[in-house]
Amino acid sequence: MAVKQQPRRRPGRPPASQGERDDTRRLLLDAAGKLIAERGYRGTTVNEVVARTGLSKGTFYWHFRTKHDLLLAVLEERFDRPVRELAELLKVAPADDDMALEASRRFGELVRRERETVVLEHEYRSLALRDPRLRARYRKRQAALRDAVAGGLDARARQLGAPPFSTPSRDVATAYLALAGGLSVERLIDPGAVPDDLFGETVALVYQGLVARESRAR
Amino acid sequence: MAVKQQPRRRPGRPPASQGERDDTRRLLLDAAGKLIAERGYRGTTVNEVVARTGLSKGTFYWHFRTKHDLLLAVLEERFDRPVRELAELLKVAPADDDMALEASRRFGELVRRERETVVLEHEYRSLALRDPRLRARYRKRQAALRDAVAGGLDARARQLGAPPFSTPSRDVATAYLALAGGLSVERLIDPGAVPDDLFGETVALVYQGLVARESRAR
DNA sequence: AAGCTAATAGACCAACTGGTCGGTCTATTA
DNA sequence: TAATAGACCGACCAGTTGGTCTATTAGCTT
Repeated sequence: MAVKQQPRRRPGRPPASQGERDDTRRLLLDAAGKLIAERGYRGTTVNEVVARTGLSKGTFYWHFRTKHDLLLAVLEERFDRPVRELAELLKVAPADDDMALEASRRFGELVRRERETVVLEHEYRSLALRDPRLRARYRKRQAALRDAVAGGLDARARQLGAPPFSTPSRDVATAYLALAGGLSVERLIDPGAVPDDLFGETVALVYQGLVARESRAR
Repeated sequence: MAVKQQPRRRPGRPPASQGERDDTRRLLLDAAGKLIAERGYRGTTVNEVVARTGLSKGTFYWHFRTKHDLLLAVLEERFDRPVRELAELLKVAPADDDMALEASRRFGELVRRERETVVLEHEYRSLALRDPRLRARYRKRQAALRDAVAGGLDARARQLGAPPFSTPSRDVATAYLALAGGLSVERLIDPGAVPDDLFGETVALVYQGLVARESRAR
């Protein structure tokens, strides 16, 4: 028996002023981000999240199916989405000086300043090491980022009239990203040990190394 | 009336000679290392540790005062002690080719092969980011390691008759360590993205960059 | 053989966990 | 204005957690 069509739209309360719903969700999301950065995902309890927002548990489970769902939402909005956007930006104008500068500036800021972001990124890796689905997610995002950076490198090389370097730009990009991740965490643990410009300095050194190697090969 | 003990299995003390006590401790320590790598410190329960060893909870708390104590013991024997030894080794003979090679080999192996070690190291950083005492501990160990590597670099430069580089060797060492840490984790998450020799390759590039910069300055 | 002590077992506990459920309140609309 | 649906509340639940406690015994003294 087919389901009878009921063309009749139910009365009642329509999407209660869209903004309100998003506000509550955002409240929970922000509190969760802060707490997960502070105590880790496992160390964060749903009770604490709602306590910090002043909302109730019922509300929490109205907006998120499970605690894990909340985690996914946090990762999506704090990392996956912004990185997608950044990668898109680099893809559009890889050789544009202003763009490259802008991207590198954003990135450097991320690495240098925002403690919460750095800690959450570290947590993301922790979880990715253990959960296959999160791993796939992280991998995909990282690949996009890496390719974007590599594209920027290639574009830059072409711009300078240089041939592609002997070391694949993708590998160089991988090293850059790993360095950025490593240094940012190290810097939070021991600020005195990691000078502000060490990332930029090292990147420059690698670049000069590439150039030197190239010119010697000729 | 509660059901009194009937399945009271064999409590009491199986042969406990000299080394036996250490054996039990080691058993617990190894199981804990494995589990913490698998599920993280918070995700690891005392019950699981004892279940994996076949021992009992009473035994666990005979050997360790708290769960946190166990963590400290694992970190000490898996990271702090070996790194102290490595640093000592480098301090004794910083310019010795064989030594440097040996140290770099050990290090590369650590980075490249042992999953459990890499994951635990990552976990160490996670905990250091949050707990001040662990942070101090990590910081101290890392400083020793960094200085040792820097010493090796300086010694190498002297050996080649080069002046000290413009970038402080300590900073170069910091970058090397961060790179190693970052790459090793990235490699576990996405093996295909990180070639075997990328660490060595990048280190070489940085070195060539240093040399190139130096010779240009003259 | 009796006593002592180090080492083990595992039942037990209070606190806390993620998640559920019945219910309330309110804006909207037939 | 009465019915409805969306958003929210918080007491409650079953299971888990780190940690405690007492019972038990093998080997060492004496």
